[in-house]
Amino acid sequence: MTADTLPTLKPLYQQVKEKLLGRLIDRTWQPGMLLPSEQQLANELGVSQGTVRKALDALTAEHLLVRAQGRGTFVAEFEDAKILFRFFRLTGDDDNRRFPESEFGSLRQQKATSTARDRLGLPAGSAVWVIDRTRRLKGRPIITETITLPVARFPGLDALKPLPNNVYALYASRFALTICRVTERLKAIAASQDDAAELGCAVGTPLLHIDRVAYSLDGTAVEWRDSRCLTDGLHYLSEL
Amino acid sequence: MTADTLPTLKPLYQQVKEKLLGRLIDRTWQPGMLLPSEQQLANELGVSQGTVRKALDALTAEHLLVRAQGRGTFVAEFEDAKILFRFFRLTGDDDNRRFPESEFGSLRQQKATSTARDRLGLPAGSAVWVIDRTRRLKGRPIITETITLPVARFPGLDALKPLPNNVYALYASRFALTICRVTERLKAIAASQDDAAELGCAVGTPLLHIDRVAYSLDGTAVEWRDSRCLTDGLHYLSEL
DNA sequence: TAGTGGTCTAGACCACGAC
DNA sequence: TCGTGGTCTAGACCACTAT
Repeated sequence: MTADTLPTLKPLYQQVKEKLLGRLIDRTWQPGMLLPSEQQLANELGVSQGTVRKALDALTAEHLLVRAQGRGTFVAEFEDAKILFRFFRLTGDDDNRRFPESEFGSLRQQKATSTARDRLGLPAGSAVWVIDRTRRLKGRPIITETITLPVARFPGLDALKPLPNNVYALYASRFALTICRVTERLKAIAASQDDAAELGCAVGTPLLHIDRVAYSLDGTAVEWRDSRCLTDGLHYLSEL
Repeated sequence: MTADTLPTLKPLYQQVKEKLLGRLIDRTWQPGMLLPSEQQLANELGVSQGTVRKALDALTAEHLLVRAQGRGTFVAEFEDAKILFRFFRLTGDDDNRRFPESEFGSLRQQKATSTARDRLGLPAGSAVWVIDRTRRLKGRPIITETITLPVARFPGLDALKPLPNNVYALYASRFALTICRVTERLKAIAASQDDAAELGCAVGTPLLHIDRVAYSLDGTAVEWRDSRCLTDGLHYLSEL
């Protein structure tokens, strides 16, 4: 008695998952909100509770939802320290994980460079915001970074100066952008004169160079970040 | 009618998972082998097929098993290029992923240094194998690395000289050790005189330093590896 | 006590691979 | 054709949270 069309398409639970993901993308369900119960969703979508559960479990595994027995299922938020550290891999050599304070440097608008267009998938002539800032641990500068954002996705960003330490929470709260995936390319480079001035080290000091692209829920690149880090007393932790 | 003791312990599917994991650890089921069908396992363990399935799915998610519709469930092997690249994160800047050839350098036995004991969780006075080798891409040296292994876990390793390129496959086939997890700590360092000689670069050249510990199925540290990499034209790819 | 997610079961049917 | 894993359902019971 199924109403399927001719070919068997995707599994039902995947269709359900995509439907629920759509409600996260279009902000029908916003961060922190309580979702309807499994049974309610099952009735609404005309599938069994087990199928809804499989979709919810998949979204939970991707850190987009948080489930709590006895309370319900919630849209994940970007506030918790644990979630922050998912995308921040620098750790003290004593394995104490500390989040460095940011010192806001500058924010300007300009035409995207060819590299920026490549990283963000932008057409020629696109405008971007460029943010420079330095991050310190116990007062000592350890990271100098340049963040590039498409103006089209971040209208009026300059009105929010100075930018807060946790920019991903800002993206979520002011621009309806949830960062769900990040790729980082790491190299060892020698400090340039600018790097050396920012970090208070000698020109030529080895720095860890992190070229990061962050993607939003809809799969598009949203932020390009170029970080240069001093790694004495620190390391980048990668778990495979 | 359950035979449970007083307190409710772990969920059934976790108990099943651990029981199956035990058969992987004690090599009752060896890499490449076909497991009994879900229904057979369910009957044998006295649980439902769904519970067995949940345990098998969990082990599959950890890359310990491979499932194939219509054929069955198999113990994962360490041969496929895809699996190799799971633990090898260096990539060309053109995003072409190539596996560098190894040039065997030396193998010697010695007392573990304090660092080696820390990384491998060994008691004072333990003996270790120390392997030095250089790895090349298109003939050009790009990595110089030192591998430290507990002699107790690798008896008679010196009889296998020269060691092959893919040592993890060797660990599995000759020493019944399956590497299932790896943690890497990355830093930028300046090339020492030794590094410079091995890599054909200038002293002080920035190198990516990778301090890696590899863990076997039973959760113990099995290999410590210290790699120093030239990263011009290459990068370390981290996906979060 | 009521409602939620978490676990476990039993069985039906589908898609795929080997024979 | 048969056996496998993959999907989907329906329902029971448990554990936790809030009230």
